[in-house]
Amino acid sequence: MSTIRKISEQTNLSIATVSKALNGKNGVNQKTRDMILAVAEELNYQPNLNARSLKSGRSRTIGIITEDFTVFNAPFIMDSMAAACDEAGYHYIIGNMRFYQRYGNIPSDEEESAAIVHSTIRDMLSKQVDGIIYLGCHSHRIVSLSGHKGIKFVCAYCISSDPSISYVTYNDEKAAFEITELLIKQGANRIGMITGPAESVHSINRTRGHQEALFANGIPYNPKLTLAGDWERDSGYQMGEQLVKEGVNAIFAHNDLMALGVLEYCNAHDIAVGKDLKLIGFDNREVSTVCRPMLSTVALPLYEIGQTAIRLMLDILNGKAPSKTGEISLNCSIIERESTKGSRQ
Amino acid sequence: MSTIRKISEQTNLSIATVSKALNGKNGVNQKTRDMILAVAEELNYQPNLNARSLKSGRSRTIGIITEDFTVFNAPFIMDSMAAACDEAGYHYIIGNMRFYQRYGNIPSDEEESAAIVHSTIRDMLSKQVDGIIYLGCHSHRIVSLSGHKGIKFVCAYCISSDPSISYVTYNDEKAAFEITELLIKQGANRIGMITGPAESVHSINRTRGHQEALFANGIPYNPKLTLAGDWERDSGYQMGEQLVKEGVNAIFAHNDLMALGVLEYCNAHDIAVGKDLKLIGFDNREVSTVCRPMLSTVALPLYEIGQTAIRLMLDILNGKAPSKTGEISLNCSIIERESTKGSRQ
DNA sequence: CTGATTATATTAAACGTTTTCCTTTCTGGA
DNA sequence: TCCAGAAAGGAAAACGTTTAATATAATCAG
Repeated sequence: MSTIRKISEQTNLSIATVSKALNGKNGVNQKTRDMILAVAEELNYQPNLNARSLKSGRSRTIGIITEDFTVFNAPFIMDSMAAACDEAGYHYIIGNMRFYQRYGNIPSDEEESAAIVHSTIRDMLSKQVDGIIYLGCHSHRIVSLSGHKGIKFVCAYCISSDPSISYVTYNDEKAAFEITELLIKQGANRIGMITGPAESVHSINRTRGHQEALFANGIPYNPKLTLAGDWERDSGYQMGEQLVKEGVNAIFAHNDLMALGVLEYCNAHDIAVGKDLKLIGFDNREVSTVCRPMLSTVALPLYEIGQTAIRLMLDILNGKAPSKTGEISLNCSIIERESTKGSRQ
Repeated sequence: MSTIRKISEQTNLSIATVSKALNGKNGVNQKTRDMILAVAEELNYQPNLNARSLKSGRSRTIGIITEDFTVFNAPFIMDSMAAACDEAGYHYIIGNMRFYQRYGNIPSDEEESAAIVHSTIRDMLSKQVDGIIYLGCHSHRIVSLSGHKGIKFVCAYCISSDPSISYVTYNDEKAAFEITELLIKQGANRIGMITGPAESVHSINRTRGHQEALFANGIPYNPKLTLAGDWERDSGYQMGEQLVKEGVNAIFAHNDLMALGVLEYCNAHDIAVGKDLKLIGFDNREVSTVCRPMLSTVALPLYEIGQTAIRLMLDILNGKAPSKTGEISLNCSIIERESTKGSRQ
């Protein structure tokens, strides 16, 4: 690996001059600069980022901590973060806590997960990142480690429960509101809802948006038409059956997998989804384009979340951060397909 | 951030002694060692990995270059690589070329993609990685950059066309052979096949395995029953229709999406998949568990590929590499579901 | 042809480690 | 009590940069 010193020897110039030329600083003649760059090119020089970071105290690197690479939305957010870093001339390091691969979910032992988060953060700091983005659903894990020590944090994809930490997430409530209004506009007046587990923040917010839309349209909220699933398809199937027996003419499932369960129940029982029953999911998972009728759903602003989180972090790193903590909630977009249009029937 | 120097001051010991204590080297009294460790703990010391790497010349870091984070199998392989690194006390850095996000595929311009690969490798080298793993389907992009410069390469998920580069991939041919035998055992004697594009290495190998199995079972290969799709569902639908009209009683689609297309055609035309027509896909994508009847398919050894690639790299880094280039081809596993069992009919 | 100014180049210290080599302090056998 | 040898600790150089402070060379107005 060729170093700045080799260039210096080759050109008979001092290391300092070479460094300045390479970094585009002034104080070096254009002619010599060109020469230096040519030699650098010839020697296939690339700077040792470790040395640079060591000396300058800044690594221009953002650490991204993920709960799990393999959670279905994570790669897309990671991707957009990577793109944003590239564009800004920053580097990124991704850490993987493997929560889902190891535990199937967040570790039930609070202390265990906190310890994992803690050691992951230590690891990032060892690598001299300038700031850390927590990417996942469970920001409360990180909170205890936040304020002290002056680490720059941003949460992405979740709300940070620590008021001193900025976050970028998406607006569940608004999406649920819009969905419900869409169903109402298409003539539904008896709308069932299948939520996730009661403790889920997402389900709580989506439920609120749903209720607000009902209220705004003069439809009384009937608690009987709201059932809790467990995010999995089978629960959708079961709850779908119950709701159908309650005589609903539309169902809003809090994710696509449960919506698919509903769809399956309907298909097996000659209920024309899209016509007799409007159905909408959440997440825009691949399966929603693959089932028949195709599922209407809500697409999360994954790309925007990644981009915004990085930009927020860059602002913080460059001292341009908003005086108050950034609380950014991006809009989802509704994707209408056959299950609310009924075009196939 | 506390440094080794702070510990040295706090303990009135030299930097050298502290370093030795921290790294478990001998030449330091147990009592002082304990004291040093206690102070380190108290100061929340974590070593500056950049400085360490700079001094020692080794970063204990493996660079992983992905064609795209969001390609459906990549996160799982990345995950298992991360796990293997963690276990070995190595770090990893993941680079994202964003081929699919940017181009929808590999850039058609060969030079363009080569340039991207090249600059990504340079970037990794700047970060002082000890070795680089190329994770993707298109190793030929990397070949030109390989031999010279003494960079340690391993290809994962693909065959390296450069004979000096070791690789870890999966055995398409064997999987196709086993699939075909499975179909034959279940009574199929007129087996259609839907391949990917003709130039795909995977399709070529799967086709070969298919043909070998036919031959081994005394069934003549009928070229009319092999059609090329484009990996997408719609092509599966169309080719499925043609094959059905050719009177096949089994279809092997080279991926799940195309198999799904076949399934959809069959469902729309009252052909009982699983009974009248055996159908099997490839990839074990989520959709294969979600359609009805559920798709039999082939699961790739994603976890094993990641683990093996890291281990291979570690062997190379530690000089334990096999004298000849490692060419590792891991076995896939067949997942039998309703579309070949016919349990629903 | 000065002297002052500016442009260009160099010196040297520093970043936080690791590691070699050296010095000091112990230990224990004679 | 001495001395050899081992154990414990320290000094200093080095890794590849960046960056102040400084020196040198070029330019130019008077």
